[in-house]
Amino acid sequence: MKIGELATATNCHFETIRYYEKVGLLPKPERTASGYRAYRKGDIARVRFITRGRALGFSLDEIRSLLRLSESPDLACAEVDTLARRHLAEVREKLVHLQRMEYELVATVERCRGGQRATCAVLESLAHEGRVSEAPIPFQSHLA
Amino acid sequence: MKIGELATATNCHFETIRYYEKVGLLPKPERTASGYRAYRKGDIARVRFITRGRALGFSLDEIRSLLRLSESPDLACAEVDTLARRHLAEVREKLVHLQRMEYELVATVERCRGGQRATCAVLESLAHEGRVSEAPIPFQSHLA
DNA sequence: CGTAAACCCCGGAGTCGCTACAGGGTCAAG
DNA sequence: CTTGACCCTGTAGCGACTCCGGGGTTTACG
Repeated sequence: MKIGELATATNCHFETIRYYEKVGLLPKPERTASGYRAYRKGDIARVRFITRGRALGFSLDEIRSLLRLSESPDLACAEVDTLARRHLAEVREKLVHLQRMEYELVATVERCRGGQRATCAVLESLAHEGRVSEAPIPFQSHLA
Repeated sequence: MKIGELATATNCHFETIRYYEKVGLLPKPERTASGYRAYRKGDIARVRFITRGRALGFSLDEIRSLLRLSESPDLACAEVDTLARRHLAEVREKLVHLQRMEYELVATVERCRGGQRATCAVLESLAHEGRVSEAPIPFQSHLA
């Protein structure tokens, strides 16, 4: 299996697969005589493991740990559980923050519903109002 | 006012202020004889405008637009409104996605509550289950 | 057999919004 | 006179990709 096939099989961009190899999430595959990467079936599962982890919001570092744990013979379920719960807590924090942002945005935008007026409610709010929130600011995902 | 004072007045890291200047969100201030940045009172408002915009999740590009609009004499309220509503829609998309992530994580972690078992529910889920989500993956903020 | 399209290789740069650092200059207090 | 707090510039790093340039290979078709 060449990289393109693996990419379509896993629905993961082929450059992302190369990236995962570079950062050590995927083992370096065999090469054909002409230097092409030659993957085997098992690699599909590994890539899927990673993409599912990403879809659940785990960082690549966390996924690295999960992969290691998943390969450990003495199945360290407790560690996996801890990792997943910690991650869940982070997700919930972000949820709270986003909800607050949504609330504030709605409040601001609603005040504009009347149409034209001398001073724009949104700009007003940005310019003059008290602190909106002390919470951390999330990145804008270029994937969003 | 020197940069440190502006930083404390706005609760914005002084390196961030320099960054905002570099990317053109803040005008280049006057300089003292020794080359120190000399800000005036109005700059406090501008930095606050930016930090409030960030707290509401606007990108720096969006804030650039908002700043321009806020300075336009013919107060383009409609454009501001459009921008804010589009942003609100994005925030809501992210909310939905995060909620889905939370749901899936809870479902996975809950299955582990029983304690040790031969196969870990979390790893199982990553390894074998159907697609988790096709939604975009948000960055992990280093601020979070 | 020739050639064009589709695939693959590599390394490096760009994205966003900062933050941190190295290596220096300036200024006020003790 | 020295210490420390502040300021300057420019550059590199973060995370997780994505894209690009400049090539080599393989496959399908005429």
